[in-house]
Amino acid sequence: MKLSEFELDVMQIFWEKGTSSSPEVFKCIHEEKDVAYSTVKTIIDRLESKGAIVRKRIEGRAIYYAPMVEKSAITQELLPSFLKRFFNGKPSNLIAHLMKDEKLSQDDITYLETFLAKQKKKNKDEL
Amino acid sequence: MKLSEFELDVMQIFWEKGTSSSPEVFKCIHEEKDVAYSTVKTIIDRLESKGAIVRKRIEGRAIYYAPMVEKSAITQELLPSFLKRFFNGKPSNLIAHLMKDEKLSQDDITYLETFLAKQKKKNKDEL
DNA sequence: TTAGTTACTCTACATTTGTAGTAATTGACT
DNA sequence: AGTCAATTACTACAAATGTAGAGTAACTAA
Repeated sequence: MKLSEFELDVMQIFWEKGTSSSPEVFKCIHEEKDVAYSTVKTIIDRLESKGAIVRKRIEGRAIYYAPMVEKSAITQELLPSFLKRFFNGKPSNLIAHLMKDEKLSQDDITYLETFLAKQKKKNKDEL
Repeated sequence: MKLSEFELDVMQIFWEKGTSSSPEVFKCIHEEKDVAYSTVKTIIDRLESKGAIVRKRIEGRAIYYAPMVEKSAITQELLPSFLKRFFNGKPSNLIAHLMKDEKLSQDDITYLETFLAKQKKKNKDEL
């Protein structure tokens, strides 16, 4: 499922907050970006026609939509091309880049060390 | 500098091969994707007007273009939003995801362990 | 029950993107 | 000099995207 930037921003809210109405989504978006209600509503309509969200229930005159595609599914679709484009398709290149550039807390480092150790063991076991 | 998908694909070639002519770029793209020469040329023209590439020299009637923006600059622009959208802005989340999902070779793991150790040391020194 | 407010639906439009045809130009070869 | 082939330049167009106004319907409070 191909989603535009703005559509992705709106999905972000559905993924975070779950089932929501257009006015609710608008409020969130509006805090970050100066955009009209009808603009947001248009995006929501497009997400609906793409099947990314569905009408769940109605309260008053507000329609509540629930996300249909999972965030992980979209991640799964976009990560490979991102990886390919900017890191020669090699996860380790991206990981190295992140470890270099972004600040990792001590906790992060410990967490990742554990992860790496686990991975190492798994690799060994598979031989 | 905002570049479209296709523009990014073309830049990819400039980044890999350096200064190139449209026919050369076309040959590369055409191996992967069935698209007309003029389509590729249009993208090249757009990249030029965006300032992503510049005319470097002319050979025969072929114009050779050189990349003006660096891949790292574009990476720098796109990585944060990608991170924010799909991994709550936390590099460690993306790293964990990559370590889990993508297969890392033994070499990758060793490489990353070294990296992590270095990072750990740096963190300590900064205190 | 009526005015006010809220939310929806519909329509519209400029810009960007993917796609390509065609015409003009210029080198190259005889 | 004249023709062929390679390239460029120009133009076009449909679809997607970001943006929003206007009109309509429906709840809400007086």
